[in-house]
Amino acid sequence: MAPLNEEQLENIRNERKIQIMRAALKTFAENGIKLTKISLIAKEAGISHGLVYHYFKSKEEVLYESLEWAMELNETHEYLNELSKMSVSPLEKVRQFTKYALSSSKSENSHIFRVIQHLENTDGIPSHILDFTRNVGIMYVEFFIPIFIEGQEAGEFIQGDPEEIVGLFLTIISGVMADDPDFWHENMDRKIEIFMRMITTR
Amino acid sequence: MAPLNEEQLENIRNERKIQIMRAALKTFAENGIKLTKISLIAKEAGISHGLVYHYFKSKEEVLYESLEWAMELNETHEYLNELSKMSVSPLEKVRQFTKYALSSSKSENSHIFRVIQHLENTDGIPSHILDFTRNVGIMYVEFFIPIFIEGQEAGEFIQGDPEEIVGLFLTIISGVMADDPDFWHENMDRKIEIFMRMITTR
Amino acid sequence: MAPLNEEQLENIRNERKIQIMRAALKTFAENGIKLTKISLIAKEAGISHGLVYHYFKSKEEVLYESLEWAMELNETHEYLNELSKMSVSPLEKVRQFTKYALSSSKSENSHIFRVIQHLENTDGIPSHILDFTRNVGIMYVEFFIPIFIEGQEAGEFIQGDPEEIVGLFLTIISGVMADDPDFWHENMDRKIEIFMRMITTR
Amino acid sequence: MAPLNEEQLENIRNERKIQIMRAALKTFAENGIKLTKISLIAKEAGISHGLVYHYFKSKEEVLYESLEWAMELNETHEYLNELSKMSVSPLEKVRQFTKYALSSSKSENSHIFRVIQHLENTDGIPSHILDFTRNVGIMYVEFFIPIFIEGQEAGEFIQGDPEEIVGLFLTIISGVMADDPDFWHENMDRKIEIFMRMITTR
DNA sequence: TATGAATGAGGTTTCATTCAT
DNA sequence: CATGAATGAAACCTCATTCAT
Repeated sequence: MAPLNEEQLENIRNERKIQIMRAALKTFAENGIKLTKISLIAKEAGISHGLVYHYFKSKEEVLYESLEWAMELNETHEYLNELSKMSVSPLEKVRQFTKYALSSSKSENSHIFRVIQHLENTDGIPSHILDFTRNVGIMYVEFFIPIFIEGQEAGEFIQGDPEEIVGLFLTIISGVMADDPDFWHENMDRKIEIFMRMITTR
Repeated sequence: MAPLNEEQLENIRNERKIQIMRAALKTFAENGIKLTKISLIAKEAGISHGLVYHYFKSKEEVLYESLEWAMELNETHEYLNELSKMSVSPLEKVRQFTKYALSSSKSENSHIFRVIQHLENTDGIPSHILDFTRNVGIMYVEFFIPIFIEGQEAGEFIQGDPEEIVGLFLTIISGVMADDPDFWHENMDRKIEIFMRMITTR
Repeated sequence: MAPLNEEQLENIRNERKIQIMRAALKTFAENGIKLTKISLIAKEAGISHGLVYHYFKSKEEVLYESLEWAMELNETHEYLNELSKMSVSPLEKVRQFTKYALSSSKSENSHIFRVIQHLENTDGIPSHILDFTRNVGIMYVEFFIPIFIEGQEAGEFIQGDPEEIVGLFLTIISGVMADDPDFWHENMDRKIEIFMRMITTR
Repeated sequence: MAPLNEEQLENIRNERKIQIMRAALKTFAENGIKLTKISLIAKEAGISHGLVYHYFKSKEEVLYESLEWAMELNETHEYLNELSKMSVSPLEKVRQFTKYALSSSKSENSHIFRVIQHLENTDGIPSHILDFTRNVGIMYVEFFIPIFIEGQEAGEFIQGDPEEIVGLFLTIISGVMADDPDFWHENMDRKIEIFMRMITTR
């Protein structure tokens, strides 16, 4: 029988890699970097541990590629894009984002945030990975700074160094996302309203 | 030399246990449950790793006894006691507590919080321990509820279900404590002021 | 297209086997038995690793069949044949052979010697293979004995039991071949002259 | 009961390390670097594999320290020392050394030479180890150069670049040592006499 | 016939736990 | 009570071998 053609192989390969990366992100998010065993990732992906090494050189590479992949496809990017185009007030934009972040905090989408959170508390992570994730954080900060400035000018947000305020706000959100995700599902709107008071005037 | 009497031996034994538990809490707090090695605890305590097993049956038992011990003597209790007796406004009490919590987040005192945080993200913790730690949380909530009610009556705090608001506030604090402790040391007062806006009226 | 007939298929099959065996010998020679990975042989042969298992049952079988094949067609046989027919002195014959052996020690031709060398230092090789390779050694000894006797009669070679002297000479040559092959390329003629002094009269 | 005192511990530690290094050298010599499994070393030393890691950080460190240790205590050093002080002819010195080298080729003493031989044919050996072993080789060459020069002046040895001749001689000896050690035990004196002819005049 | 995806045994290394002293 | 030597289970990773296509 003829071997599979290049396209079919490419499909299998991609599917498998994604299958593994999805499982990896989930497992890294739940267990932290060091505690995630390759065997767990493999079990989560429904494959043998050996196959993980067919597609990735090492656990480290699984982590790194999974992060890259998740960043690329992370809906949050799209979401930020849409958000920046919406014709609503800066206040509303931030409120929407907060809701989005906290409501997704149990979904696949949030795994990457939790993994990044873990990364920062873990020793011995290669610097190229740390650089990568730090850039992600910086990207968020830079996305929100103009929105905050606009909000300050409109009198919606408190005064002060926008970078500092945005940093504080995102730090707290990410700290909270890593925490118990169920907490936020009950009465979410009310909770978010309280949360937002930190940065809103009025 | 006369042999030590029963009581003296018991004292020495207790001293040692405390020495180990103190070291254990610190190490568990910094590294998480699974990543904490007995040898690290022993080194932190300045003893041999073998000795740990004279006083505790297993790593798990070190963890549980350390938690129990820390809860019993946690200064935070004392601090809460003092706080409740202070003749300052509810707002000021909460501000003080917030500052205390965040500024201690690198001190011995905060270890227990971080360990509890770790516990909740770790599988296979026996339920009696989890119950135990959950009670800690409930205790805090119950401590602050009357203070919040008082503050609401004085018009200092926002209106709403006090239990819910206190829960939200403490959840965010604990999420934030598990995060990078250094973040809070810079400009702490300003950051706390922003943080407090969540619950204060204007 | 008409299907290939039985003979053509057999030819293709043989071509492939030879292609694999040639690659295997080289790889075994360079890396030793246990350290040679099937994937390396496959890469050297320019095929997929899976295909190796169509032609051979196991890595072991690749080794054995490769050895047998190489022995059958080893150019050295031809070379020895030519050598025996040359009308030069025994001394010159041995010198030529020595040069041939050492200069080929990086060529395909020498792979089999190096593999045999490896075999002798490897545990768990089935005895029929070991017998087989030992016979190779004996064959060489027997080839050279008459030449040495002739040389001794001509006063070119030192006196003594020819079998012992030939054994010694070949042992040293084979020990030396397994060593760094580059060493011999520099100043080869001078080195060989020194080497030959062992057995020549002055 | 009181713990062992420092001296007793030191004794145990040293004994164990030596026990492991002795086993390691033997195993490395017999199987090569890559093929030597820690479990084999442990079995040869009669201990558990875990204990090897109590005394050495890694397989690599076992190798390196074993080599260092073997070099330090290698009788060959002493032997060379004695040799240099003997009042015999250079020819006799070299003959003695040859005999010593070949007769020890199955003893513990020779393991180090075989290990070094393996090292040179193995990829991925850290350069500090290679440097170390190369220095060993250079040391031997430098030891023998003056003896050869003296021998040349006395007309005992063949003329030519002493460094080259010594290099050739030692290369052949080491190649031969790595080979079948039993071969040399029979009729050793006669074989050595033939071997020596390479470099002697007369 | 040919490919490479998939598996799992086996090797290295770490570390909780036991135990002789 | 105290030490650290010793063990072995379990994690990472490699690679011979099988198998669907």
